[in-house]
Amino acid sequence: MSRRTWGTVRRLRSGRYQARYTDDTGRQVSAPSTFATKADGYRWLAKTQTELDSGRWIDPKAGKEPLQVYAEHWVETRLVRGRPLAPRTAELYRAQLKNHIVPSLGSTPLRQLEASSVRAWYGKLSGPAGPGQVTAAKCYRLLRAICTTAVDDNLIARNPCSIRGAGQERSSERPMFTLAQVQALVDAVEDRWRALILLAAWTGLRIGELSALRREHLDLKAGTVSVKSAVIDVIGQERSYGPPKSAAGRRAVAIPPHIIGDLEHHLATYAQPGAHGLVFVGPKGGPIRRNNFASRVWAPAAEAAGLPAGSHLHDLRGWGATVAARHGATTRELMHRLGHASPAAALRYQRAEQERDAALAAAMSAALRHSDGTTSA
DNA sequence: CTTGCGACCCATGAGGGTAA
DNA sequence: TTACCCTCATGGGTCGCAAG
Repeated sequence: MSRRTWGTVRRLRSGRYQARYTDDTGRQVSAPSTFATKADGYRWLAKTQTELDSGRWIDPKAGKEPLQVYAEHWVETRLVRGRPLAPRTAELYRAQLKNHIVPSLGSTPLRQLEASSVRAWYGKLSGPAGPGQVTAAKCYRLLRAICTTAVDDNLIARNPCSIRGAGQERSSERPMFTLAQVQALVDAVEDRWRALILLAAWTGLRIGELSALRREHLDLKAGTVSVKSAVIDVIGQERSYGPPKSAAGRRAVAIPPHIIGDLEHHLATYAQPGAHGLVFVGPKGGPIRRNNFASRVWAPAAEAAGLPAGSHLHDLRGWGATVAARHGATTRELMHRLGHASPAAALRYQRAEQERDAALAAAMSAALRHSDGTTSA
């Protein structure tokens, strides 16, 4: 047994043992409690040295506050690249804490937060009674981020959020429409909304872009629609028309010629007058409100057209992108058409199309094998 | 009473930036 | 490259108000 070089253990008058070491500022630090045996004291020293070496020394007095208190303080003081959280993000985090994290874990002191209790919490949240996998993943990531800070602050030794893949979102498969369904939809809506549905399907414009569209943005001779602005609906603020967030959002999209006639009819009948006039307005001339449009125009039309339950206007965008991919659009062309700054989304549509093509080829081969009838019974 | 509308809320979908 | 964190848009619901 070699002699210890780091820290000492001494016997106190009471007969118990005290472990101490000198920290790098020269201050002598004692163990939070005494030990019954000398060996226990040395064990504590060894553990503490390991933790110090790996930068994970935990102040035994720290981490006693409930998770709720720490988490709320975290949201208030969190800095991202030197700046506080954006208002919307802070609001979202507070809602996630209040609704999904605090009810189960809020009263647990930070240092008592175990991986097992996090697992149990996440299991319930992502289960059938929970709000859904995507929300569960978001809440898990928030909790993990908070705990990462706590580890950095030496309040806890390890991050109890250690579930592999729990933070990854698996967004549900969106329904894919057939051409017949899209046509049925166009026929199902009132005449006033026909052009909007057509434009959404065949150009892939977002609802916010469509509702901000003005006459001057539609060039029916050239067959293009220019996306210059979008409606920004922020809770607690006036609705405003602003430029799309990214430069890629501003774009001119070619309109398939077969819907030009419908657009001409629409402009002549429903759009506000003047170059600045909004193209799509409600029966009383007001701009489109997303919520009302979804529940009062889209929902009944989607049902009448026999679209799968849970279909959204936004799915038309995916349909338009897939059709474009099917007709040979390059990644760059798809990005432009959809107003994406990164190729990731465009690649998804192309991949989906390739998979569909491969599945079709496989089905044809299978059908051929079957009709041969030569395989053994 | 019904209908249209707007404010607000929570849930979900999509994408950017970046450190590992 | 990719996982992670952050940001913001859309979806869909409730509620209250006011006009018809």
